[in-house]
Amino acid sequence: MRRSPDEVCCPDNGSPGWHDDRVTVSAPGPATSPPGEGVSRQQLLDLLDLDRSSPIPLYFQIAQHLESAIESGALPPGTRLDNEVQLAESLGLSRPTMRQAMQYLVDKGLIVRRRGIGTRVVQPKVRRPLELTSLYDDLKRADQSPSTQVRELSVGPADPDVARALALPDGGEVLTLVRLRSAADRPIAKLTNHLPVGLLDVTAEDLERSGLYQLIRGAGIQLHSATQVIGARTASREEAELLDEDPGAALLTMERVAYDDHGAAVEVGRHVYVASRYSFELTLLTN
Amino acid sequence: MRRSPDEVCCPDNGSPGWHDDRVTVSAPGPATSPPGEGVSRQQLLDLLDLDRSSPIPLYFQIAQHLESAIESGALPPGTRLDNEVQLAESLGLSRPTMRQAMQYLVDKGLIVRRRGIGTRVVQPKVRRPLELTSLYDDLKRADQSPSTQVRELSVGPADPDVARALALPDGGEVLTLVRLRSAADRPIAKLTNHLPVGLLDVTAEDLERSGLYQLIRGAGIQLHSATQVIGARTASREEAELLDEDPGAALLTMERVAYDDHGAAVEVGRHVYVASRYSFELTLLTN
DNA sequence: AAGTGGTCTAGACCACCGG
DNA sequence: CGGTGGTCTAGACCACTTT
Repeated sequence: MRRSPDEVCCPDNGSPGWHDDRVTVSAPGPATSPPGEGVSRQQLLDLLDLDRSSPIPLYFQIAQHLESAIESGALPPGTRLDNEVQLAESLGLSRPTMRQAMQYLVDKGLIVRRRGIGTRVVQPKVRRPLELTSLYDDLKRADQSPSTQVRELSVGPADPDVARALALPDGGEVLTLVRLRSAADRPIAKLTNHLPVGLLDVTAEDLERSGLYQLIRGAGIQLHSATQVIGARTASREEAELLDEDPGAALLTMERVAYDDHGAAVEVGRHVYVASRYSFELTLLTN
Repeated sequence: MRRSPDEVCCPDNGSPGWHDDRVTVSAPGPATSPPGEGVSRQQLLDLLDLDRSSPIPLYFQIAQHLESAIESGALPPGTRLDNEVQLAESLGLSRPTMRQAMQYLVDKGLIVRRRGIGTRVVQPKVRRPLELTSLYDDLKRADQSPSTQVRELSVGPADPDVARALALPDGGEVLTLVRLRSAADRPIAKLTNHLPVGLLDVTAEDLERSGLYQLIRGAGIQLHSATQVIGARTASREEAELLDEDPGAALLTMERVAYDDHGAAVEVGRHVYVASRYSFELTLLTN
């Protein structure tokens, strides 16, 4: 989905008389730029090779370029962006399209806009706006060499609680899977999931190779939302043994119900994490 | 900010030949509606008395009306909305404005739109898109009669960790406040916060009457984002005594750093919650 | 083929903020 | 005062889904 970033940016145009660190993405005016040389024009083309024939929307192309420019440090925090009218003109776009791109970045928390002031790149404290957390992806990103052991993969009648959460008749059949997730050769979580039967067709090998959510999306299921409850309790003797901890050790618990676009419950998860080796990190945007 | 909802809606227009439950917000066509009677027209006016002279944007007025109509059950889950062109025309608006209103509701998770299909009210599983959680507000909403006891309110040099989080010089001065939060006459959390000095001027009475975030916003500070880390551990003897639990009981921990629009750290919180009496609930939209 | 939302354009007026 | 983002308009073409 996401294309590899290969753009270079121009973090300083050296406009005389500005003690501000404004960044201009525009090509130089035709009056001062001799034809055939155009270094800045080339920078512009490198930066933003908009493809109007691409199925990727223009505003999204712009937003992605700016996003990777920000994350790569080419647009450091505090950098002031030109106003939308100038940027739109520079890129040969209408103002609403440019605006849509910038709004996308505002929603992602990457830039801040203030009326009468301007647009600035935000301090890089903000990270992931909390996607549907996949422990597997989290660990892989942290390079913790995660591994998964499938301990159960079965079909059977659901618990009353699970049936209710999935809006199934009492005793309806569900696919149950229990996985033990480890990182750096130590167990880190016991993951228990329930799905309505027939929704997903997976093998233990699939589950050991990729995260559950990746498989769900791969099956063409559009996830829409999820509610999570995060709590804590102490480990029972069995849990402690499984997770290589002492009985009474603190465990993080998460119960999650995920819904698709139609509002139908797709998945119930009941997970326990070793608190000494795992914690949830999340970033909120306070809009 | 939010105005009280007083609108009524028309959940069934009874179009013959439709087994679908489409909802029309539009006034009746002038051809079939005798003048002077206009029940549906009155419904429309009740539903959406757009005020073009109001400082509240039109799209926001629409979105709020629809939002309260959804939450009040006047637009039940699964209800199909008319397409944006018709809705815009019915309300005397341009399509982009109508679209902006609907996009707002999509971002809030209240409706789902699909190209070629239409727009439907989402199943009401989704709730708060996780604002900056205020335990105080949470409890008040749940009618748990919360109370706050201020146990410390002092100014002094910051811990190295806190100073780093707030981007202060080592040993810089911070306002430290420690609160014990109870609900239903039992302690539920110990809240420790650190703020740069001079940012906020509060008394113990203020803190026992309202939540910290309310006070911060009241001081004109624009919160932008926050990062939280949620973990768990077992209670020490002192903590157990303070929180009316047994030593070794499971505690939920949260560390939070909040930032303002300029990216400056505004507040650090280090809180512990009694796991047997509190858990975090949050809703994610998977966009 | 008809209906839907997704995208894009080229303007306009306004509220807010700084100097 | 000039510059900024916030809002709004009245069109247009397209991609997608269903009939």
